[in-house]
Amino acid sequence: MTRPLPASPFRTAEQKQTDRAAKRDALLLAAARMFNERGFHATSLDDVAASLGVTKPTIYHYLGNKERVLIECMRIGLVRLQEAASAANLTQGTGVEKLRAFLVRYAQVNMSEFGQCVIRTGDELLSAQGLDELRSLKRPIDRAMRAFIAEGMADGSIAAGDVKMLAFTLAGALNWPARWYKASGALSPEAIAEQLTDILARGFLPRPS
Amino acid sequence: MTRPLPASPFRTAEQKQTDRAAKRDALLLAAARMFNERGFHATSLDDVAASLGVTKPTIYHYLGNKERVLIECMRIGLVRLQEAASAANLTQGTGVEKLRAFLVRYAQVNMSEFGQCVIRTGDELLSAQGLDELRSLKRPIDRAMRAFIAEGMADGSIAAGDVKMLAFTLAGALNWPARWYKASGALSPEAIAEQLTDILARGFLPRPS
DNA sequence: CCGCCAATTTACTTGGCAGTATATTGCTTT
DNA sequence: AAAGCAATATACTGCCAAGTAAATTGGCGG
Repeated sequence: MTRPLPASPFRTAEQKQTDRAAKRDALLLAAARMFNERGFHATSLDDVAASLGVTKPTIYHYLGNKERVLIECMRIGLVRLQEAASAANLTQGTGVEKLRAFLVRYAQVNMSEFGQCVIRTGDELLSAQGLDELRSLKRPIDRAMRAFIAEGMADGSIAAGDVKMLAFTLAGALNWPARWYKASGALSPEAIAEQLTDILARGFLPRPS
Repeated sequence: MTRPLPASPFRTAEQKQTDRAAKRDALLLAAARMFNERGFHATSLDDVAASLGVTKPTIYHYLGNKERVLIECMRIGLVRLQEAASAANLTQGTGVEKLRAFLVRYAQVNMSEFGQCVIRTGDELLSAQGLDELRSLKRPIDRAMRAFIAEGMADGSIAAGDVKMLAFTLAGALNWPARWYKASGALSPEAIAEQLTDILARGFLPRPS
């Protein structure tokens, strides 16, 4: 670890930019937690601000309006999902290996604060523009999942079938924990993600050993 | 068909009860549709009433308050799910046969108006009592699903594993269509339900045969 | 040292909607 | 016919929360 320099009270422009980003992130995290706990409409920006010891106009200073707060929370979750897709794509192996790597990470992200926001937020809460914006973030993730599936079907590592319907099934099963997962539970997100993925891979019918 | 009697303007007590129930149901259906389309908070009871050509106090007359409207919508969905469980239980056959019958119906109900309400309504929208009330309707449904699974594992028609985790997986995958299904789509709810269930049964890994 | 911009506050405006008070009409029961 | 109840309307109250205006402070560039 690099030893911290004797702290100077004079921050560079870069430091200030970082500070600003840190504050913004803190606001988003606080907001995401409250949105998940109480729902978007039931969370007032006054409450979010108060939970960090500041006041509402501060939020408006950093984020502009309430919908922006929600969208930025979702964006963070969606970026993580996109990263999961990119990472899985680097795995070299058959389609099913990529798919599994992706699904496990996908499920984990959905149990994180920002991931939960993505899942729990219904389309009806957003304006038309907000919806567009998010759709263009969601689309590549969905496409990635389908690409992994298609690749697996092509190389024989995944059972032949309807790509889209399989994607819906997998997404549904792995989105759902966003609704019930609590950090206080016995199982870790990693464990849950592994188990769900395994069940989806094998199906509930017995397999000849 | 019994020929309708020459309509009398004098309704019996029974007819009036039926009329009242029909009006109540119409209100609930209109409310469920709007809740699903725009979300609970974004739907005002003024709007719901107006969509049937009446005014808000009429809704209060039949249902008391807004939360009651939502709960009664959900109750209808949950009763249908309960019926699905009972029906599946009458099927005689192995655990897996009962489970499959249940799952297919379960998925279908979740795509109906009232079923969609059940899935789309987050816990955070309800008061503590409302939540209790609904939980006691949900519990037996969840128990039924787990019972089918356990029975199947016991008789060997379902692969051995963690009952609870399998139930979560299945429920998640079959709940999710409540979020994306639109009646205008190409596939019927029945077809979707069958396909999803099949994928869940067989898993995405190829099966020897 | 002066004026500007970032960050933040207090205090206000505004709109929407849940819920209610009260009136009206007409059927039913005594 | 009188009293009562079911069903419905109009018009109101009250609250909550989003968003905004204006003031304040302090660092920073010229």
